[in-house]
Amino acid sequence: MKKTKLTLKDVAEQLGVSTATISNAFNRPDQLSKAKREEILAQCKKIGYSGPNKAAQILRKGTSNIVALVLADSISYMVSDPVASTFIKGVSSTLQENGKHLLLYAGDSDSILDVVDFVDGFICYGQPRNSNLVTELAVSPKPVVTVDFDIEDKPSINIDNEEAAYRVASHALNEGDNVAIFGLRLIDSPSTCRIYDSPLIDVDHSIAHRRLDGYLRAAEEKNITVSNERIWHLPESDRHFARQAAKEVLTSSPRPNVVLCMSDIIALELLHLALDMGIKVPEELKITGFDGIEEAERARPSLTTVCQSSAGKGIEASKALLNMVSTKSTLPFELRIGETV
Amino acid sequence: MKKTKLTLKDVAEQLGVSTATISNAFNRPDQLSKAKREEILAQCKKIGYSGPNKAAQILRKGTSNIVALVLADSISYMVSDPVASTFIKGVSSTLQENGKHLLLYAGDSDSILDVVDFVDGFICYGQPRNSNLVTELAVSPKPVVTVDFDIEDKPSINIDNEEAAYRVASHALNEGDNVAIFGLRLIDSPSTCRIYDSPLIDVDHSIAHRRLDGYLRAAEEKNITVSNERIWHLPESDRHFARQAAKEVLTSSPRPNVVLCMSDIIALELLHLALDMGIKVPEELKITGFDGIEEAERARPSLTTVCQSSAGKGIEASKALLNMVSTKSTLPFELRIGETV
DNA sequence: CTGTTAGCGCTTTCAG
DNA sequence: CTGAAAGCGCTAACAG
Repeated sequence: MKKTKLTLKDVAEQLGVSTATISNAFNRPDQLSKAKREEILAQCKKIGYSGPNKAAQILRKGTSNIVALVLADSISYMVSDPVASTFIKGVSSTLQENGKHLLLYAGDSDSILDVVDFVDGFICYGQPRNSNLVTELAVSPKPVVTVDFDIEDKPSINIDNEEAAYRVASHALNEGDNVAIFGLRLIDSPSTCRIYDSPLIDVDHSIAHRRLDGYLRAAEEKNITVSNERIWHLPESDRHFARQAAKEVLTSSPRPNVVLCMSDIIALELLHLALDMGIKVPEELKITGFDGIEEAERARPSLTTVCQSSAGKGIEASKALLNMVSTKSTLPFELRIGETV
Repeated sequence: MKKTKLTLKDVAEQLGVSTATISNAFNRPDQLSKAKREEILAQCKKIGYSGPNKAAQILRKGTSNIVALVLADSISYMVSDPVASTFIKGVSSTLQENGKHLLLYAGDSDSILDVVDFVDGFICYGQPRNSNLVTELAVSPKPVVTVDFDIEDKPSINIDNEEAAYRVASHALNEGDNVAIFGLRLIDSPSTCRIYDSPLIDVDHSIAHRRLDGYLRAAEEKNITVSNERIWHLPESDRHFARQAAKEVLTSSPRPNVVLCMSDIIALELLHLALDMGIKVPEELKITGFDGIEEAERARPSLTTVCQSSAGKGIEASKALLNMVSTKSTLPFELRIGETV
């Protein structure tokens, strides 16, 4: 049983060399002979010194190998969302390959100030619920990469949401259709509701509004108008919110024959409720999703949706951060034609 | 634009007080007058000093407010598993409430040595795939709480797996039944297979073997014997592995009329395949699960299973770590009778 | 209530 | 290739 934790200095004394030598043995192999290095490492192992203290290294070097992943919402919510968790997968595998650690950071936290001093950088997935974080990230001295939204001058990973929404809607819509839209975070409300004339939020920046633009452009081309009382706002991509909206839309009269949904989760919930009510899909009701999750493919009828690679986004975001890339990049998407249209 | 990052010392000089005063203003409100404190804080805000550098605090205080959650497997895998992600939810919400940060750590990493110096403690969820981590955690100077497995002398959170398995099996089994078991990590194999006479792993410690004991005790009471060729090993609770096992068991002859599954995910996959094959559940095939995930309740027929609160485990584990509790605790479980038995 | 000071454990010039 | 020494930025005694 060792009395107290060994320090580099102790070890240097015991081995009769200078502290620099020990430090170099661990951190800069080129600074000393291979033989000496190996001997030192062996000695250290024997006496139970496992290398320089990381906390001290963080202070001294100014790097920690820790990357903070800032989520849009609370960790609780994001971790069980299939799209977000696939993104996290992409990030975590890339970070792990590069010897970085992953710190999960909630988007509803007050501030990033309590980690900014020791993390090596931030990946920010979606606009954080607390907009203060955006302000802080914008002026952070540490590298920042955003995903699915932008901060001026910071690198970002996106898809072309307007175009993707346009494409899936174009595929779904025919002249004369009666269209409803299930949107995400379009207005500032914690519950499911139609947007009517509520003030829209983040119109210029949010992906939800880009998608809405795409839907409406497609509709316009088919001479379809979609009034605001046909547009639902859901605060999150969550089955419970979706269920409410689904009930409302399916019991509304006249009932729409197309519902364009901004996520697969909410599209699937609508699909299930419709089937339970005996509504024929796609004959009486066409549904489109967004994201391309596995469950959408397995559903019967399978969902027509926009596939984006969430894992790919995670990988690209991590690489961008690690390589200090500083450009905004747009990833491809793909239409997946299913049976719901 | 500030030239360079302000330090506490700079600030002390600028405000004409000592460094200790600044430090106390941020960390120990009781050490100076309220008025002075507020004034200092206001001044700091004005000149753009947001508080003591965290990296330096970590070194100096020896605490970081970072808790490492060591997962059994790779982060990628765990994050999309509903049971694990519910656990993570419980942990993350509790940590967040207590101002702690969550570092996700993969159970297939080489070592915890690269974080042990700066994290405040470890929560270890399931036996890490790399057993070296267990050894390291066992001698870690930092607090450790284990969940769903034990390390001698360290606090832990568990349920009584043997009893839970016994109870659900007892409910399912009738004399004369032909029983198969879908187990998890029973032997050392990366693929789905029957265990036959392969050497079992971690017989004394793994929850899988505790559950197996419970199943077999229930079977014995009904005069049923379950031979090793009726016991499948799945390397993970994953639908793809389950699908293979399900195919094997449903095409085996004579086909079992009861399958006891060690997780809901694999039970549900079996259920779906059986229904696709036109096998009547529960008339021709009874199925039990384990965990009590939401999807098991929604399935038709709904799954008979053991409910355990994964979120609850996460909360308890976090509390145990934060309060330095040092006892092993056993959480309750509940039988949920569904329609598959 | 305030100021001085000795480190926390390490890395990295810079001379030798 | 090695050793001495100056901090990284802060906190907690301790003395005033």
